[in-house]
Amino acid sequence: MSSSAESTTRHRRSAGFSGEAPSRELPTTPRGLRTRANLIDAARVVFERDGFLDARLVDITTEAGISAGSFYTYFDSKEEIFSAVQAEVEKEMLHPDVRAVTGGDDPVALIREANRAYLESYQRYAPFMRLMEQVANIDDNFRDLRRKRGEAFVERNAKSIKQLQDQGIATKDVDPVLASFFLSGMVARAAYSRFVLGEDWTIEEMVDSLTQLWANALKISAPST
Amino acid sequence: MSSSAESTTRHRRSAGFSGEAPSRELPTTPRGLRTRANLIDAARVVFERDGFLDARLVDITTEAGISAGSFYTYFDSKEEIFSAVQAEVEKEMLHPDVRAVTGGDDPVALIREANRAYLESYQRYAPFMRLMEQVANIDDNFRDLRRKRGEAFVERNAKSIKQLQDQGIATKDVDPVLASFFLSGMVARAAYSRFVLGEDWTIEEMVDSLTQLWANALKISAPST
Amino acid sequence: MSSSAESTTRHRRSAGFSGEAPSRELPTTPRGLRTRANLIDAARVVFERDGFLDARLVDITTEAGISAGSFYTYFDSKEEIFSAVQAEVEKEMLHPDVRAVTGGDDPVALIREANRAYLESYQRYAPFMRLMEQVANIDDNFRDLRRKRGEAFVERNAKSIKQLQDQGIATKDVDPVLASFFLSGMVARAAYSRFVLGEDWTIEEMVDSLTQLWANALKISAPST
Amino acid sequence: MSSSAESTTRHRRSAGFSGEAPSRELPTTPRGLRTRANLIDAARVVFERDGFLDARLVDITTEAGISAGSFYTYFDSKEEIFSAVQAEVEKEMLHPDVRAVTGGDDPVALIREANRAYLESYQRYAPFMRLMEQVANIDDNFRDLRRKRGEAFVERNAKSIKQLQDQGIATKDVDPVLASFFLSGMVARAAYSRFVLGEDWTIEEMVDSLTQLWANALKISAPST
DNA sequence: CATGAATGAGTGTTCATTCAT
DNA sequence: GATGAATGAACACTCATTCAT
Repeated sequence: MSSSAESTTRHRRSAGFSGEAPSRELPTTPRGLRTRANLIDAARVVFERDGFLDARLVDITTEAGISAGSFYTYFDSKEEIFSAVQAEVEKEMLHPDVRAVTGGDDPVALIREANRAYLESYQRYAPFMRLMEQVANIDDNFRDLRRKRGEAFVERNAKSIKQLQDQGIATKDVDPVLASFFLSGMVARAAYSRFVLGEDWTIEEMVDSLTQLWANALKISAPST
Repeated sequence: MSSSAESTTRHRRSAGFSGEAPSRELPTTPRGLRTRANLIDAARVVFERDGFLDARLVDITTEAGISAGSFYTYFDSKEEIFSAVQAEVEKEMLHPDVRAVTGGDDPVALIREANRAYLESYQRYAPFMRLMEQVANIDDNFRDLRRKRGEAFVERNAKSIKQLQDQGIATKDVDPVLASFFLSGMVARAAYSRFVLGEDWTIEEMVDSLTQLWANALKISAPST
Repeated sequence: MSSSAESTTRHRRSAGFSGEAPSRELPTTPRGLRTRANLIDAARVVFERDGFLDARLVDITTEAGISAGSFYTYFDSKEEIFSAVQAEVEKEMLHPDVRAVTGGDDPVALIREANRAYLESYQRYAPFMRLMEQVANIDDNFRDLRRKRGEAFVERNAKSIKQLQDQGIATKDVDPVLASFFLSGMVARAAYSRFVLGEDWTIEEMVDSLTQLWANALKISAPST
Repeated sequence: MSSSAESTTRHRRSAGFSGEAPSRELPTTPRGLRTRANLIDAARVVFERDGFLDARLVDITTEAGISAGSFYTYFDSKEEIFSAVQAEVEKEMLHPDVRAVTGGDDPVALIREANRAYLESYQRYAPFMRLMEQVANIDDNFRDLRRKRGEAFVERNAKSIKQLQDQGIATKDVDPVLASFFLSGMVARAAYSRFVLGEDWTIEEMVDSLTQLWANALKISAPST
């Protein structure tokens, strides 16, 4: 991210983050695929290092070891490759270690594990998360995209909360959807504060506190016998 | 904020947000003071409309009804006038309605009022808040500035929580500082989601839910006899 | 003089160094005269410190303790006040210590004293001389002005040489005018090298060498009995 | 050089003349090399015509037949291309006619040839020399660079003088290094006066006078049998 | 006369994007 | 396909000079 003391100029002339379509078929040759992959890796490095705005396409192509002009063989704009980076990282974030959250049926333990998993993931992807935060506040379309994605997560949590309520484990005095949204937001913001803003908490104390607050907020008790 | 489909150019060449200093004495003549004030008002309009990055100095001076060159009679850079705008808005945000939060000694009522006040203020200043969010994610120095300011708020809340704990009204199973931080963050993020991202909740349901969650999280009960 | 690492912009919009005329009558009131004098002093300070190009009128008026606009009550342009500075310094350079060069009738001693006087004067006015050198290489009219002035000096020296030649003291194998020009130039350049470029010679060794070279060049001998 | 009556604006924003480094690799393609060469040629034309300060990059690129932005493909600043011009001209100045100065062992003839060669070269490169003089008085770094280069020349001459002294051909009453410096300076200044300031001497009379003065100054006689 | 705010022409510089080779 | 040179729109910024008060 640019230290504010730097002196830079930023340009933007392209199409922006379009709502959906991959907008371009993948290259056919293995070589092309490899170059495209290199480009994405390079873009991630540069974006995470310089931020979206200060990242120059030239830096990305240089990092990828190709010429400036070749960029357009694979992507149409900075926004488009950013989307590709994002897709790539999100794929990576899900892939391997969605270890089935252990904990059996202790709901607090489940929440704890979910919180820990979230924080650890955030930590691992901190530069990327910071980047996402930046872009979301720069570009409206991207902001919407992100919001839409968040919804899924919130809804899943809402369902869990509803279940706990139905089971008599969680209080019914909160709306499950809003509670999910707000409590998830609390954790997300805590992660942002810790890993982007640099608050100095240990993950352990964060997990403890957040879990406690979350459990209290839902008044989670041992399931009624 | 720019729709991402637009085609714009962004410049940044100046010194960035310096930690503090007003960095330039005020003009002495009434005319100068008036022009400076116009400039700040104009800047606020343009910043809130176009975002920090897309705001051009010439738009600001035009909006203020002065020539481009005159900008530098009052400010050295876009960053500097942004700081002035920020100072101005923050002054405005505090001024009138620091209505002593009513509610007597009912702690939940107090929390409710605080939450409502926060949300209403956020709503009133939504374009500005959105702007702040953007700048904070663009400029490191500014991010730090903002974080420092947040601390005060969190600490105040932490003190209240501690008090409630000492009075036996709130649970002692959470650290008051972390709880304050995380719960404040929850509210802040809810406001952001509502007024910047555009979730469609009524303020009333937000206040209800957030207050309930907050109260639950602290296990606030009627004061012991 | 600007270190080349600085970043500046220079403007020039005025009339330049006009060949002659003082182009403006002096102020009538004592106060006006005083302000004008302050302005000239201030200009000298700023010019010598920053060079002609980097000197800003604002710096000059600030240094003089008056407002920017008042400058034009006294001068029409940067060039004009520069001319005034130049006139002032030249007046000063001549005034007090044109001590009749001692040395009786020993021509070498006379040359030595002239050289020493020149070097000492150059040293005393080194910042100004440096400034003159700069301006002369920037502005054609000024260059001519200066050349014209040099002529007088050269002619005087030429006359002396002619005299020595007529007295049989100096060789007749050199043209007195050219010899005067070239030898004077030699001394002038030596002074420039020493006091502007920073060669590290003592004045004493400079005087010795220059005098010796000068005397040799003219083959000055004891006057023929 | 600008007539002082003109109305111009001068900018300077870049890094200045850095001590040495070529600071940028040459383009690889023939086309690139050609454009770079065009740019240098164009810059020389514009610099020599307008002076360093009044030369605008856009004039240079126009003269070179390329767009303004392309300048930065090859150079970072006006200073940098100036250095390239300088290097180019200096290369050119040395190339063809380093004719071994004829004259056999007559030291005066040698000096005469050296003087003539210097003057003729100065004449051929008069616009460039004028330019050099201007830049040297504007930019400190460049001034130093130039001084350093002069040293080599002076030292070579000093060695010759020392030799003549050792052979009993030149007087020992002058320090060879200072004599070299001062006499070289005399010639250089004469050239400047003639070709930049416009004194109207023929080269022939200059050579005659300068050589005579130089020889006299060193009291050069026929080598002691 | 003094003040100091206002003016505005003028140019360097960036970099996403295009295109001839 | 790849290359890398060329393009050109876009803005910040300076400061001599003017002028209303």
